[in-house]
Amino acid sequence: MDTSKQNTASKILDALTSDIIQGVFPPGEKLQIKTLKDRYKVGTSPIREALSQLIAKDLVVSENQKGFYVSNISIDDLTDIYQARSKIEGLCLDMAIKKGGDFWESKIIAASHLLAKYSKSENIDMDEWQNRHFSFHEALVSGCNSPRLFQIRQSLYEKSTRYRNLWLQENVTNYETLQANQNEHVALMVLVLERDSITAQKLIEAHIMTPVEIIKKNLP
Amino acid sequence: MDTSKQNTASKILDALTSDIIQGVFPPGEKLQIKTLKDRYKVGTSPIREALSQLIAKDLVVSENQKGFYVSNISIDDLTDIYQARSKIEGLCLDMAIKKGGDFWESKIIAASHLLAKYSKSENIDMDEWQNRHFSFHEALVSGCNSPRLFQIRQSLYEKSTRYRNLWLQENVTNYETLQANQNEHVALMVLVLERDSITAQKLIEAHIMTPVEIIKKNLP
DNA sequence: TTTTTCAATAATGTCGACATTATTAAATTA
DNA sequence: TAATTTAATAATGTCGACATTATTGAAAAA
Repeated sequence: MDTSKQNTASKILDALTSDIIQGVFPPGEKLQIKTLKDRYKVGTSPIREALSQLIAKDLVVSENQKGFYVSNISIDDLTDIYQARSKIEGLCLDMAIKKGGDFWESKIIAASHLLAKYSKSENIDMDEWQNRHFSFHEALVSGCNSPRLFQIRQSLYEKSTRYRNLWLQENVTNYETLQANQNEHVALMVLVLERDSITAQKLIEAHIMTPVEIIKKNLP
Repeated sequence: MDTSKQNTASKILDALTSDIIQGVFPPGEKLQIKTLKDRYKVGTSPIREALSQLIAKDLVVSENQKGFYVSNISIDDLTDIYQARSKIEGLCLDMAIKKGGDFWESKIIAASHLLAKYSKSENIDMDEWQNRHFSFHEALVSGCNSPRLFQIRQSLYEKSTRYRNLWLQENVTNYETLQANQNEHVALMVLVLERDSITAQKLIEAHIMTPVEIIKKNLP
């Protein structure tokens, strides 16, 4: 996206979203208007507009006349988000298996190859692995063909990001975990190409729930 | 909710949401800042904050330096929203059937009674019928126990409102349609209480998709 | 007449000032 | 000392002014 065509409010939204997800502003932290104005060097309006949208994204909460705060994280919230994610992903996958054509299959095979190759390499860069991992899962559900469900999926993925960072480190550095994870990806691809919707759905739901236990241990 | 404790932006958000859903501002209409300021008698900031949140709700779209517009409606969008709704509702119902207890069962029976009684009455007020209908469906899924999925369900329901109004009139005035609709409600309750998750899920998905064809005919 | 240019107009988006409300700290009372 | 009231401080939320950008329409050129 060309940021030069964005207005200030949109740029601030992106910056704030990133800063919250990356933990620059940790959960529960007060987001003081003045502080944000100084940090991003802009006026009141764009800040408040961005915060308004972050409320809709559940990354920020506010109370009248008491200001804005970064949403809290909790084990309950973690579980709920991942549960919802796994169910939605299962739904999208089921629809994709029923609707997807040749082009969809080829996208999966291509993405799977990129992920498998990188997962076997010596020094794994977390960002690069995450990109390929993301692309693989996107390829799987890309045949689903429902803008709204995709949007919901995307939104839940974003919401899980603050938690996911607690898992990624372990998954990428621990050989056993990564290998088990990778085996599931291969199994998923096979099931999907065989159009075994029911088993694939079960597997992907379990696959997405896997990080939950690991994250729970690492939560403050 | 006590509106006196809301700030101006929140009040404007509620008013605008309602005005868009009720068709005061029809799909595609330009939402000029000045016009809105005059209409609601407030300054620029609350208007823009409300519009920001409406963008996140998909009720408004905007382009930089070109202003805000009410989102368009279309047959594709209608179908997608209802499809997503039916799948999510099925998901919630499935989870509710697996998790729900005695209290949940009793809520369903109570809500079903209220709806059945009113559906048989002579002069049906659309708002009242809609309230009871809404409560019944909410009771069905209330055992689901996932805040996020509920939020998604709620959000999709809101998004479908602009379309639903095109169906309600017909459903409430046409005896045949209402009767068929009511039969499905009873069947749903029976299946749910029997904990027949698979059949119940299929039925509720079909039940939610029913209005789509009727709405299609009435769409401009 | 049609197209292009350019000025006039209107709308958006941003800012800082101000009024309102909450929070803090000091002073008073029990 | 502890609790309560009151004053001082700080933050939020709203407004209208202003700069920037888009749109419109008239004038000039093809």
